[in-house]
Amino acid sequence: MNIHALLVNRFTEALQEMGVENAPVPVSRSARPEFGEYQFNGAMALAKQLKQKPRDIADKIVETVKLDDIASKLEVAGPGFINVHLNDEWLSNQCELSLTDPRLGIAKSEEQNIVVDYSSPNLAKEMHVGHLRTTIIGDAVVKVLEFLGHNVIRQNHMGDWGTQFGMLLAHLSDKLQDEMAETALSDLEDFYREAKVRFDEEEGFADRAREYVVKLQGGDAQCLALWEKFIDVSIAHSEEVYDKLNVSLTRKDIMGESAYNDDLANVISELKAKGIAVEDQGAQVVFIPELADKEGNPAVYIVQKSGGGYLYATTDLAAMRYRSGKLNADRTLILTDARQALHFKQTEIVGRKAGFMKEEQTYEHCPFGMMLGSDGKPFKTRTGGTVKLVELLDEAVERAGKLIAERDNDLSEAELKEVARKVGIGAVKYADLSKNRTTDYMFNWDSMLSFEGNTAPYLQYAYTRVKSLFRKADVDMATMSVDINIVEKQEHALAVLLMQFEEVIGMVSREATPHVLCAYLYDVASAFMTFYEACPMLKEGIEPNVRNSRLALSALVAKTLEKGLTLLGIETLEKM
RNA sequence: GCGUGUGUAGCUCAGCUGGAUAGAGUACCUGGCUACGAACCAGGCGGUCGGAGGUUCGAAUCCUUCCACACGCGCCA
Repeated sequence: MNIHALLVNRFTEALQEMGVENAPVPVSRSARPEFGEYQFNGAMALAKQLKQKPRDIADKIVETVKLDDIASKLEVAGPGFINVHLNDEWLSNQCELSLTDPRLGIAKSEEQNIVVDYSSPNLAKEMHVGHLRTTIIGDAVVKVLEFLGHNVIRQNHMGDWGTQFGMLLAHLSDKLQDEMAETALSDLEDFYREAKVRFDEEEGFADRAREYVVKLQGGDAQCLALWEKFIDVSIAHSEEVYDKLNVSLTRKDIMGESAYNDDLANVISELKAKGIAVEDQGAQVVFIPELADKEGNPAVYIVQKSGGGYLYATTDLAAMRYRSGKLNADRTLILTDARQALHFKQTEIVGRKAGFMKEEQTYEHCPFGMMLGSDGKPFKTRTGGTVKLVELLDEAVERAGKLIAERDNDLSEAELKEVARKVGIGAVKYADLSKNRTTDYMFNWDSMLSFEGNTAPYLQYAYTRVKSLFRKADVDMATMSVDINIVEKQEHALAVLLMQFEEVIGMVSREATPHVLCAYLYDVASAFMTFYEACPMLKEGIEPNVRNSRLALSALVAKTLEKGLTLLGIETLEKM
């Protein structure tokens, strides 16, 4: 159920009936309970156009609009707000419908092909905390889009190609004399550092590294075999992280930079043939007048280096063409850090000019800020290195384990371990998912590993409380009575929230902003806690029909939390 | 220099197409566990929404300008 959309329709019809066409229909949520749940604020804006007092217009709209079935009261307030108070009986019915629907009353969208490019780690190095955002947010967006019925194509645009691999392969080649690849590459960070030191200091090594680059790009078999070995081990590292994170990316989603290698020459020749790319200072560049500075100097976008080498601009153009052509993507979402904003803007302009995308296909860069330390500078450990993602996750699980051990519970050893894992990982993911600033953001161990307040464990806890209720009442959620009768104000507030799930899901899918879903689930859990305190179910003296109604409402809470958390990639538990 | 983004409570962050008294968490203070699970609940304290103008019936939100910070701007990705 999408209450907002329903209200917009009803008010639009009312305005048409009054002879008002093409006016905006501003329906929004009310800020305060005494103003109802929704409000229509269009009367003030119409005052000038209709040459009437806003309150008179509002009165007329209230007379005209047909909301008897869903609103218990409509009132005109202030300068001409129309407050809509939702009807308890209608809410009760809607909750019952959601409860009996596997999709919780959320309609599917018209199916689209949507490419989501996310995670995309650099395979030369190990994944660190900076990769958390794109990986986790991307995965949540993917799951939401799939839930809405879209055909989502995950694209892990891994950094598996480029000049740095020359250095790494030269080093690997030496190490393989007396070690297995897995051993040599057990710590990618160390390996990279060793190679870099040799590159900077060892005589002749830099030249060998450059030779390897040329051989690799030329398709030398021996060199490719070495590269494949490196990539293989490196991908295994990434998969370990994905596995810990409960991220849905698999090997078949990998479409690394190397995959476009054979197409780069075609991209350049096509750009040249169309007169889009021209030679300048020995390089192939595209001048972009749309992004000119004040003096009229166009922006410059280099697609081929003066030595003939290709750049990431070339690769991204090839990727764009592949996605819009071969994958037939209606939308392409790219989740990277905000520093690449200009690059993707330019890529879109150039790509569209070259006809690599159709007019109606979208190219949406979804940027994130950088992770900063508490000093406001790029995040580093005390020793100056980056924090490996694996280490952060292990720490979170360990802290959760300690906390659980301090509590009274009847969990077995195996269950404890499982709870610690779900809670620890959930907390880290939620800490990142719940923020969606395009700006830089602070990394803080304590808030990331906190289990209190607005955190994943709070949501998981609310879920276990419902489950506990059902265990104690010995009621099966699948076969229970779904007769809901909303009476108390806490029930009303909770029901309204539960009916807003579809609105929230819609926003997440449009804007790629899972933090909206986080905030929503927190509101649901919080409203449930309030309801739980005020409306007892299993205590003595509760009428059976009241008990059943409240249990049914609780069941819808559990299902909503479970679905929402699953979409966020956070696991639920029966006990904790 | 030009461009992009940001500036909201002590701290970390929400605030959807402009709407009524700007909200959460945390920290701090007061209460509440022989329990439908205290990873919780009820309440309190805390903000010239960076500054100044402007548009509007109405601005944290739109426009102008200034300040501060971050990032980007021809051969790294």
